[in-house]
Order: sequence, then structure tokens, then C-alpha cells
Amino acid sequence: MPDTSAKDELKKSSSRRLAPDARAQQILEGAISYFAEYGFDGGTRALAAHLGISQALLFRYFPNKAALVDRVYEVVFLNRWNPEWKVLLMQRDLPLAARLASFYKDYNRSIDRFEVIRISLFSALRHESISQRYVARLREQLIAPIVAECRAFVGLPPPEILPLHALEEQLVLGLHATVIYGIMRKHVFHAAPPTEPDFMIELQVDGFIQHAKEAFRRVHAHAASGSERIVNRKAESIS
Amino acid sequence: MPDTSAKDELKKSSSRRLAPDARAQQILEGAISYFAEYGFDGGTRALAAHLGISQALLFRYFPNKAALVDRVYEVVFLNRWNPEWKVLLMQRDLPLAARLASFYKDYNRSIDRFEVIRISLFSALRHESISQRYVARLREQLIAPIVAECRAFVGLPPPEILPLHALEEQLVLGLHATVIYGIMRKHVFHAAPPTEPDFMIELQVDGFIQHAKEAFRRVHAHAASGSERIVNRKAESIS
DNA sequence: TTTTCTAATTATCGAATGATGATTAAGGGA
DNA sequence: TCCCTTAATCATCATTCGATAATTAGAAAA
Repeated sequence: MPDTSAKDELKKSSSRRLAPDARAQQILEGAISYFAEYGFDGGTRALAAHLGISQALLFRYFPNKAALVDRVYEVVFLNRWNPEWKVLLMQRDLPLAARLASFYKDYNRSIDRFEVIRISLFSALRHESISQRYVARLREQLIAPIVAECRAFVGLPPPEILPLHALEEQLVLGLHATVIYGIMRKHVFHAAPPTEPDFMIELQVDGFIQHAKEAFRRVHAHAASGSERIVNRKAESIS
Repeated sequence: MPDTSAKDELKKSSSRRLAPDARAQQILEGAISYFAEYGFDGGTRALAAHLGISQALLFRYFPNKAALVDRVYEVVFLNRWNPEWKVLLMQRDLPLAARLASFYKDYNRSIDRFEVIRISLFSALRHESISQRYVARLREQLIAPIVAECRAFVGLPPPEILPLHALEEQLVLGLHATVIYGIMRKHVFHAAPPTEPDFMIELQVDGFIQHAKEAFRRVHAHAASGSERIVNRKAESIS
């Protein structure tokens, strides 16, 4: 009778005495899962229990809790960015509607995960700088290029000639919002989760494109007669 | 020489020995402001300092921290609902576009506040039941009626004859998302805040209405050929 | 098998948390 | 003016927090 059973189930679950790299990786992934559920105020003891290890062990692999949280941020924010998105969006030999649909399908696939959306929100609510850097990159690398492509599509001058207007950004962000808000409904509000995301994205993109010409012209008419012109301005107004 | 100065500045700031009702109200408002900024894991000592009172005083007006948090929830969620919204949305003597624009302008005005949007998010991330009840009411009282009005607008059967389909909800939630996400950008992500909300709402509503006929027909065609039909289904799929 | 290295746990620290009496003092009524 | 009610604070409790040092024990090398 060979000695199987008891040894194997220990090995697969936590298997004490892991190689340091494997243990660090396991802690990091457990922290992502745990902090996504309970937020960054969740305790290190509960996290350790979640991992099936002692609380002190966390501090042998990360100097303190903040360092662990920072690593979580890095994985969630930085590892999830695809530089090809911008390239795809600017490929003018493809119809704009096809580019937008293709991009948002992939973007949706990339961020439609419990951990990603919730950790993004937790960190944004904490005013973490990495969150604001992500938002800035989103704006510069994706939203602004889309606005530029829309300009070309509807027959308006490029950004080099006519600076981008904040209202144009908001118009594009309206399309962006349909994707993001759907993911939030699913993972944060636990309300009627989106089904058939690809079909809905195609539908929303078609609506956006069909309305784009009129919408951009109205925005420019409004801007010409109205108040502020250039895109940058400070946030914050508490009341 | 009359004794002015020192007495006045004490009176205006915190003026010790308030009437109990006034003090309770002051604590509640301070708690809303404080928890909106720091989340519900913020400490009672820091909250008391924020109010200029001793920490122990909080517990003479609220039996424990959870009770105070519950009162905050009530104020933020329940006091912010206008039953007239549903009435307005179903007023068929007005054009649908006008009803939607009017509703979303008012809805936006009502929830575009730092405290409201952030406390909503904090509580939703905690899976608080009051948050889920709010989402259910939003869906039943606003989204479903809007879908029904769109049905009438595009010439499809009413919900009594043909049950609402989840994809129709998602279509309407796409419009809803443009408003909500704008508010989140402003108060959570601190990115390019929305300007001229009324103008943008008119624009988004017009785009939605112009596309509605085609969109609803495509949704119904897709549903007829596709898989699931009825609106309810369970959420949750972590990976 | 025995030895050796080090991954992991146990025990514990000081600081901060929510919460509870004991004490002080503000301010209207006599 | 004094008194008496009670709003408010002070001092302190038991827990829980992040973090550290001492100890144990697992697996490869000898």
C-alpha cells in the first residue's frame, strides 16, 4: 500500500514551506482577491486567514501593509493596459464604427473583472495618485484619439488646427460610460448584470456613430457662442 | 470697554451646550461630510475632531457607530428620491425627448453632490442592503417605465403584452450611464469634470431618441433569435 | 541518518479603535 | 443671585490593528 492521500491534499491547498517566489506570488494574488472584496481597510489577520497562512508571514514578504497595497495597485492598473488599443483606434483604413466596436469589446473583456473594477474604485475613493495617473492616461491615450478620429469622420478640423474642446471629450465619454457603468452594475451594485456585451457594444457604437455628425456640430456651435473653450480646467466643487 | 471678541468666535464655531436636536443634526451632517471623504472606516475620533467636539459625545447621541452610519445612509438614499420623476416620465402628452431631458436634468441636479455619489459607492462596495434596495427602486421606478415609454415611442407592444427584455433595460441604462459616470468622474476620479450638464443631457437624449427605433428593433430581433428572454437572472461570476 | 539552512509560526509589542462611566461646567428658572 | 438640570468632557476600558523578535519545524545537502 503506497502512502498517498494525506500528503497530496496538503500539497495542493497551501503546502507549507513554499519557494519564496511562489509564496510572494500567492500572497499578492490573495491580497488582490481579499482587498477587492473588503477594501484596503481590511485587516492583515483576515487576509492571512484567507490565504491559510499566519499573519506574521505577510511581513516577511512585504515590509509593511502599504507596500503590499502598492504592489496590488501595480498589478491591477499597469498590467492591464494594452498599447495596441491606441494603434487600433487610429487605423483609418478601417471604418470608425468597426474600430470603436472592436476596441470596446476588447477593453470590456480586459476590465470586466470583479477585482479590477472594485480595486480601481477603492483606490480612486482614496485619491490615490496611481488612480489619477490611470485616468490621465485613459484621457490622453484613448479618449483624445477617439475625439480626433471623430473629427475626421464628421469633417471637422484636426486637433492641431482646432484644439480639443471639453464638450467633445464628454461626448465620447458618454460612449465610454455605457461600458464602464455596465461593469460597475455587475460587480459593485449587483444589479441586473449586462448580458451579451458584444452585441450591446455594437448597438451603442452604431448609435454613437449615427449621431456623431450632428452631435459634434452642435457642440462646436455651442462652444463658438458659449463660454469656455479649451479642454483643461480644475476639478473640485464640494457642495 | 465691553466684553466682545472671545465670546463671539466661540458661539459661531461650535457654541458649547447646543440643544439636543441641533447637536444631533450637526453630528449627522458632519458625519455625512466626513464619511463621504474617508469612507465608513474613518475613525470616530477624527470625526469628532472634524466637528470640534469630544469623541465621547458622539455616543451620547447615537448608541454606536453603526447606528450613525445607518442614519447617514437614510439621509443620503431616502431623502433624495422624488416620486414625481416617474409621473413626469409617463406624461405622454409631452414628447418623449422632452420628458427624458427634463427628468435627467433634474436627476443630475439631485445627485451631483460629493457626499451623495461617494457615500453611495462606499455603501455599494460594502454590499449594504440599502444600496441594493436603491438600485432595485431605480430599476422598477425609473428604468422600467422609460423602457415602456420607449416601446410606445418606437411602436412596440407594451410590457403587459410583451415582457420587458434585459437588453432593453441595458439600452436605457446606456443613457443613464452617461449621467452617472459624469458625476463619478467629477467626485471620484477627479478627471475632467462635466461642464454644461444641461446642454450635454439634451445632446445625449437626442442621440438616444434618434437611435431608439432602430436600437429597440435590433434588440427584439436579437432576442427572438437568441438565447435568454426574461429580465431576471442572478449576478455573480467572480473570475 | 544526521546536519544545516531558512520558511513559517507563536508570542508579544505599542498604538489606535469603538465604547463606557465618572466628572465638570454651561445656562435657564427660582 | 444661587441652584439645579443636563450637555459636554475626561479618563479609561477591552479589542483589534500593524508590526517585530524569538522559536519551531520542514526539506535539501552531507
